[in-house]
Amino acid sequence: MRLNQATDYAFRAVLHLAQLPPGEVVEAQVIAGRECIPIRFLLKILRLLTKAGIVNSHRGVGGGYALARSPEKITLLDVLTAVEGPVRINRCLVDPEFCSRQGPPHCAVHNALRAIQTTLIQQFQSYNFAQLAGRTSSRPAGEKLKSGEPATGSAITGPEPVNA
Amino acid sequence: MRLNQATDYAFRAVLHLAQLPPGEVVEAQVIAGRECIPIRFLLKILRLLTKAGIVNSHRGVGGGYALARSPEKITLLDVLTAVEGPVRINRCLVDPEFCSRQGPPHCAVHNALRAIQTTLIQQFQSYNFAQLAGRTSSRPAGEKLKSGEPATGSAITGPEPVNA
DNA sequence: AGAAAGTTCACCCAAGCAGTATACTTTAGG
DNA sequence: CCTAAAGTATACTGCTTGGGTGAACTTTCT
Repeated sequence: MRLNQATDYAFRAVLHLAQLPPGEVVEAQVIAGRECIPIRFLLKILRLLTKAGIVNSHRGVGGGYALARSPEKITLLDVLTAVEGPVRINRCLVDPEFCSRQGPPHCAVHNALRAIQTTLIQQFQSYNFAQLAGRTSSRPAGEKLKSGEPATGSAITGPEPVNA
Repeated sequence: MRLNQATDYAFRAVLHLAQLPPGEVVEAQVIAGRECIPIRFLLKILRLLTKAGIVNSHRGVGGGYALARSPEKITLLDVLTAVEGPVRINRCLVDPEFCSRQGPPHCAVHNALRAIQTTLIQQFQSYNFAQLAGRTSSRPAGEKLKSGEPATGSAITGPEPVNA
């Protein structure tokens, strides 16, 4: 139930690019150095992001990487699926082959898991990198937002850790 | 980003017990047979559930397993953490050792992940096995609930799959 | 031409997942 | 009290994934 290290690195690499002036190209070396990511591994991750159309790569001497579109059009979900593939909480949900309960169309547990997965995905989708790049750390706390708040952003605010 | 097979089996084993008359003891063999779970593997999982106080085991000839408390007091989260340990979406969130961004108290990405993890946990907590055992499959669809709805149940309803 | 960037492909080691094996303890019943 | 039917304990195995490295290549600027 956890996302892997490459995804975490990818988040921070994209965040790094999002904090730069738009269109700015920066070498992988610089990102690796500033974010403490092993360079070879970062390059591998950046290739995934390139293939997914999230960043553009520039080869040759003054080369490097830049965001392929504006940060508010890039969500955590975009980066997550670029690195790990589609989110699936349970293999059963996507591949009925694996479900040992063939009887009912889907058992109660799987309906629940499907619902959980759906909101999880929506959550990842609700964060974009313009938001994240905005305030470097802890949100202003006074943050009031009309509970309709559409379009680009507005994640459910869940500030304090709940357990463990 | 997925939960493992043992957890899925555990969910269905507990659901099986929840669908029986309260206090009924049933052998692992039977659960394994009906839910198509490899018996040895199921026994291993049942030991985890026993240690966590979710089921009680009865040894000897007429032995078997039964729920240790009433089904509405057992949530998906209980079973999940019994099998997999505490939910942590990102090792960074729990073990600052691993965070390469020591600079700010926590970077924007991690604040977002923390919030996502919190709602994820709440989601798993919002399903109990009395609910799940009740309607075998698809919820009644007309399901209206006051958006305050406390205590035992009431998950956020997220009916249709969102992508992939 | 050559240095500085990214690309490709292939490899490696460790950990976790899914499941199995063996030997044991407890309990009911004859 | 012996035995069979249940669960318990510990350890092992094969496989996949995660996390990362190596070496040789291509592109581009100067």
